[in-house]
Amino acid sequence: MLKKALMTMNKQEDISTRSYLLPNFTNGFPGFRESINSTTSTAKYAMVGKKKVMEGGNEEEEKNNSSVGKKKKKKGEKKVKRPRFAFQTRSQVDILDDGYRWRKYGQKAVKNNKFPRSYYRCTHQGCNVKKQVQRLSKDEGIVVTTYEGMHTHPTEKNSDNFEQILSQMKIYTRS
DNA sequence: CGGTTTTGACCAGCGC
DNA sequence: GCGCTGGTCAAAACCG
Repeated sequence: MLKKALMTMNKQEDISTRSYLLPNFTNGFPGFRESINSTTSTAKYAMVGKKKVMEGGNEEEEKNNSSVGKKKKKKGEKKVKRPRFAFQTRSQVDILDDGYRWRKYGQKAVKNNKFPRSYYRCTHQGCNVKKQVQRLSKDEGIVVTTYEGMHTHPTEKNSDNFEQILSQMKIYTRS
């Protein structure tokens, strides 16, 4: 179902203003692994403070703001280079099945497009691959998918067609 | 019942 | 320094 998609990837301006081409993707990927260390990511879930949720008794909102750490997991500066690559597909559905399992963690409306952008994360433990999906307002049939990071685990399903296609389409990365 | 989606708030970067 | 914008969090709702 995804093979009919992703055959229209021209107009690279729409993906990103400063994006440049990567030679080949599946064969290459020289140093892409990059080990997005997951040591600090677990700590963020410990806190509960925050501030919303008043709904009546708001006496204890935001009990401890210390080290909220909700985002910006990086205490060091490890995340400087995160490989990301984007491509456009033409399909009716936003989520194209690439063989991995994704969990949606956000959705945001961006400025120029009237369609919101969706944020997904790979559900595999320790795999910090993210992707974001956005469909263009000018052309409703076009869906821009941006991957970020590399998977550290094999695919669950047999979707080797997808990698075939990936190898011969243009990949754009942005730094 | 457990995992996923929904959805508003929070936050950091950047531009002004 | 302030306000806008994009990215993330997390609690509740949702769904199998």
